[in-house]
Amino acid sequence: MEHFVTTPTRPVLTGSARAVFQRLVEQGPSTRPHIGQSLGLSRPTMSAAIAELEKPGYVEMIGAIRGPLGRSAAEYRVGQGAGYVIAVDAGSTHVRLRVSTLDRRLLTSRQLRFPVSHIAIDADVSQAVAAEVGAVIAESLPEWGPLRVLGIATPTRVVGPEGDTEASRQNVVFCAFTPPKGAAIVLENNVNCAAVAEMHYGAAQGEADFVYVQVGLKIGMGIILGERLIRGRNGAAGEIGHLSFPLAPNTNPLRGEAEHFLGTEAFLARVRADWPPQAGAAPTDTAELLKLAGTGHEKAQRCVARHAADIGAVVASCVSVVDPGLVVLGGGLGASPLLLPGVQETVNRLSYAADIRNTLLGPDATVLGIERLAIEKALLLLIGQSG
Amino acid sequence: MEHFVTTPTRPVLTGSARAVFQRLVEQGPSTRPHIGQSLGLSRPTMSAAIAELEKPGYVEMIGAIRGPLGRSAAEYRVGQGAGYVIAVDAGSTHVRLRVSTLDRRLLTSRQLRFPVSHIAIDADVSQAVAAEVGAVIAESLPEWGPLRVLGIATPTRVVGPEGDTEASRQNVVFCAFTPPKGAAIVLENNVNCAAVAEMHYGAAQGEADFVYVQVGLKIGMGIILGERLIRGRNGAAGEIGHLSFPLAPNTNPLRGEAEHFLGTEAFLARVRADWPPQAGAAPTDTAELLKLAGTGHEKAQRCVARHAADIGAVVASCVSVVDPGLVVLGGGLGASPLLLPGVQETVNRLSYAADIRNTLLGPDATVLGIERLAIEKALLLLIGQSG
DNA sequence: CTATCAACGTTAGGCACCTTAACTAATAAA
DNA sequence: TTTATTAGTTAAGGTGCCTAACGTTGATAG
Repeated sequence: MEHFVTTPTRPVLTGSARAVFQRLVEQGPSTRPHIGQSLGLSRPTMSAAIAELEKPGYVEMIGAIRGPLGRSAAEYRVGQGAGYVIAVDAGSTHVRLRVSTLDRRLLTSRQLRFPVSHIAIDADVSQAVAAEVGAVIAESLPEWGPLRVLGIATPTRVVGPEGDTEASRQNVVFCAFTPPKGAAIVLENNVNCAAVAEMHYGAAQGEADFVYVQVGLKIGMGIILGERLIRGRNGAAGEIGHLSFPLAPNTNPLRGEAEHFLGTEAFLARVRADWPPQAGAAPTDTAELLKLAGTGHEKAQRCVARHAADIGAVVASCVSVVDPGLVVLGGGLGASPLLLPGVQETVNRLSYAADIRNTLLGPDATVLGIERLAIEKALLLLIGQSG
Repeated sequence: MEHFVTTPTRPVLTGSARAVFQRLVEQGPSTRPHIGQSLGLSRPTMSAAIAELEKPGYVEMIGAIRGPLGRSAAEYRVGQGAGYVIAVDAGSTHVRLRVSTLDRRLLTSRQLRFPVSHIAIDADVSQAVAAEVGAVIAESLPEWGPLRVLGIATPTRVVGPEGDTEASRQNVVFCAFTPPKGAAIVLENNVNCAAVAEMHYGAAQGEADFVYVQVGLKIGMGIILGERLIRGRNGAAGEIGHLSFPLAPNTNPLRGEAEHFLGTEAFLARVRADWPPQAGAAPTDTAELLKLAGTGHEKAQRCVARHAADIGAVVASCVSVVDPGLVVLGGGLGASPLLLPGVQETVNRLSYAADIRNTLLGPDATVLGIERLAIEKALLLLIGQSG
């Protein structure tokens, strides 16, 4: 009688097969000799690795590439067996999805914008995510293979299973939504996701150390040091909206004041309060203000400059603490080149030299970042920890 | 005719030998079966590894340990061939040395205190370091083996070879001092060293994420995240003395004011200015002030509490940025338990919950930290990168 | 159409580094 | 002295890579 329960273990890959698979995931399709050369693997080893990966469908040949001379080289890419991931940017104004293979070929994408009149509450967002993810799965094609990971970017703090998940509000996305079985879940803060995306595909490509500062409705920061996302003990690293403010001798700073002062609403309130009647109608949102400033409106320009200096002061504090060397500005206001010079001037005056740049990805940053994290998770699941 | 020049390459160790050696360095002497079990190595592999390590004298047998039953097990430790390191804490008030084997057996130690009347300038420190290191080498015993690494902790910023070494002033220790040939040099900021020491041997033992805040003549911070020291692009991570201050709406913060406000001198000046005549003679240094506060002197207690709150406000900012979860207080003032409650109260009011502790190592923290870093460097040199 | 050449891919053989199995060695207790 | 138990060694085998040699594919020259 057999009493052993064989756990359904994944096929264990050899080291070189892992490396080849990871290479195809991260760099996209390539030929056998090219991969072998760049990984330092001999041709026999490449043969074995490819054979190993083709069996479960992790890779597939997609053609042959001819050089100027000699036999043509076989080209491979990540195959159906590797499956796909769903990346969700679950914001309070919109829900955005990217569905892709592990080597980032876009399978489909979706977007849902909440009507401005309707302020989305947590349950609305959760229901929207449920509906969108459900639709994707319903319309999924067999050739996509299995769903490996569902990644969700949320505007809340995110802590690991050992942390205080209650306090973080990170689980509100699940209040009206049961995640699909069989797929792993990756949850990450939206600003952190944007930082990850800027590192891999955006303004911080190839940089090991930088911070991404989101300037918009709220203010937040994602910290990358040594190419790794810094999350902090409570998932609160970079939550600079919670910085106490003001910080001056013999004052009593208040917790979380920075966000109130630097967020879009307070900023616009100050702009309106200070708007001279002869300067025309006061702008009702930041886009309008930026447009005015861009067309030479002096008062608007002064408002933007003042805000840039305020942002710069806070950013300088962060730069002084972690010395990232590079700051990428994103978010509704941060993406504007108009803000950049003011921030740059203030930071360089108050802190160490730091390069300051605008985002290259704009509103796509978050969904691209959570896609990246989902893919990394899927890779780990497929090739194991020791990759 | 032989034209090949054989570069004097180190003996290449097998993977298991590397692991065994590292184990003996980090955990101290141990028996063969114990090491094998904890590393998951079979007995034949252990035999091979030990044989490999005994040839160059990297390890040596020091005895046999008898269990309650069966044959006794051979005990090994790091041997002469592994050599030794010199760790120097090159401060502006003192120079402190620890000379140790790679498994931290103290071979000798030295200490030099500059007369208080004489403010040590850079050249003095450099000369003192030269003299002390020279003395150690002159008195070194053959059984110590070769000097592998000279580690120096300096109160300056420290950047890598690719950084701006001029601006960092990190090389002033070498202005009157030529380092010994054949040994590698490790240079690190003294506060960072203290942080490393607290992680491995002190108040933050076993913690992967924390910050060490040095409160004394100056204020500085060492950041450990994911068990790794965070240095920053310009080696300026944690240089919170350079935080701009004040930070409040419609003020113009000044660069580096935090240090002026929070350093010992400015603090004492404020204490003296505010000292009521009927309270007795004003304290002339912080030790005196702490003593008064400790014996119940009310005014002194209020001064300490006020300073604790000021320190706490700055620490809260750092905690909000990196969310370390734990803060270790060190340095002349920070080591005092009197400061702790005030800092704790302020931090917890202004930021996320963070555990706050006093240093367990006191003034030894820095030299223990640079010793650790020197040993890590020596280990890398001996077993190669892939350990 | 065939010979030639260059690059691709596979097969054969070997080495490094680990394992398990079985043996010898040492030590306390029966 | 025998037995049980733990320590260490020897022998044999497996995995994962390599190099060397050989077969395959495709362009080009005669």
